Amino acid sequence: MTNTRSGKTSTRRGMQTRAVILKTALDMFLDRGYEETTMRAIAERAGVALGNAYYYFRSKEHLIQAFYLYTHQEHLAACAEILEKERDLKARLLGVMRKKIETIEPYHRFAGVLFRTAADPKSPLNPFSEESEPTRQESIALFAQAVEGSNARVPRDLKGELPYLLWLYHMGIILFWIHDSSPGRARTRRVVDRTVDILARVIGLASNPMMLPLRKATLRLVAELRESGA
Amino acid sequence: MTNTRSGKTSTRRGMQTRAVILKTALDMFLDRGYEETTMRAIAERAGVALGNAYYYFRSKEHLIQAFYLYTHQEHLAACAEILEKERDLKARLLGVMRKKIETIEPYHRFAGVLFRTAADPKSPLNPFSEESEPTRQESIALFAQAVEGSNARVPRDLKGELPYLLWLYHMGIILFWIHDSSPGRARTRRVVDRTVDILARVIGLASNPMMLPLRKATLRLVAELRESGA
DNA sequence: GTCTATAACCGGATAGAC
DNA sequence: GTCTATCCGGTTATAGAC
Repeated sequence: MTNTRSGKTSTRRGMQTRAVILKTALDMFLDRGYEETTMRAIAERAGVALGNAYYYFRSKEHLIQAFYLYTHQEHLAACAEILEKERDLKARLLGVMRKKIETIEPYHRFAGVLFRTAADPKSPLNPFSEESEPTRQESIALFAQAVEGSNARVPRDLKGELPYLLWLYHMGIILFWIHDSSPGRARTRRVVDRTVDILARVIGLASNPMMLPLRKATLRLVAELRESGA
Repeated sequence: MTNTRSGKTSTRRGMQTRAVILKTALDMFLDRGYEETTMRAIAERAGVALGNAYYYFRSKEHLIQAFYLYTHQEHLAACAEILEKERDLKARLLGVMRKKIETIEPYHRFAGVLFRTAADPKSPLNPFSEESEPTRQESIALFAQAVEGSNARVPRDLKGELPYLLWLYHMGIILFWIHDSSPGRARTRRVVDRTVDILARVIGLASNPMMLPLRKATLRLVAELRESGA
């Protein structure tokens, strides 16, 4: 989802104005928080009229959408090295997850707002929405890469669904992170360490023939989840 | 948390007025939705001044708090029969979960708002908050009852944590339900059926000595989760 | 302590002229 | 594409009555 604008913005000047508004908004959000930053203040500091800000961004929340994309790109870059060097699945997952929470840490103070919008099924910003599809797919692709590039033995049927499952798992971690007020988000880090450990164990067990019914049941569930688009 | 009022309301007449405002508000929310119902309209229809509504309810959101308690009580009552008759753990869980989604179904149209506020870590309405502790404990107790009254063999160490884990699971289902726009919430029902099946299998496997390390790892995680109050 | 009435504030969102 | 003026509704303030 690279497109958060209301109308068609094709001219060079339009792009420029749009970019200025966005940068100003994100700066101010980081500086003083989301609620405390009014659209009027953003417009004023960006040197445009209030109505013009709304010309480019349908609502205040739409300004957030750019944030998702931004942190995702940062996360991608941060993961590149470990995904290239490390072959052990558990280590790869741990690396990806640690980088994730490091990447988003600076934005923790307005995490609440993020999730408030994310939880609203009517919001186009929610991670399950159609409008979020492209970003979601990119994010799932990252987990696919983490699985593919590893030397882990994963049953074929599970392997296909694993990236999606890991993405869901990572959304859960983010939910925890949002509610985590411990210093330096120490608790989230411990939870990541422990859950990745558990995931690695479960994936290891999944090949066991004894687990076949459970694995099949789980895959049926996943099919159901994906089909519903949620 | 039964108390959502701003000041002390001790007189009979005060209680009366409070109740009228609340009932009017919930009626109107159901009838035309949350966003569409203005505080001015609630006050007018309840026959009180706008200021008076704010005298009893600190904010519009506080009117929602009563809703949680209300549906929880309904759910409790709806579960009583099955919990009394049925002894099989899987059947008990399935019963409890099905009743849950039946109970909240009428409110699906403003579920988005509910969870928008509920997801905000700063909101006293969020299910992990200190202010929600009493309701949360009651809800966990229901799952404890479902486990205790069953004839399932559950390892002792897991048995203590299971109610909390099930409560977490049930929150996840509610999150899915919110995003579920399928007719009659058919998808949520299928997901409940499948997940309860999986849960029952996992609980069954948990006694297997082969699972000991995994079980221990999971219990350490749960301890971490609870300690952090989230 | 309970309640009314009225006015005002504030900030997100929109309309419509240029 | 950009502006100004305006709407709208949550929330607050005030002043006073039972």
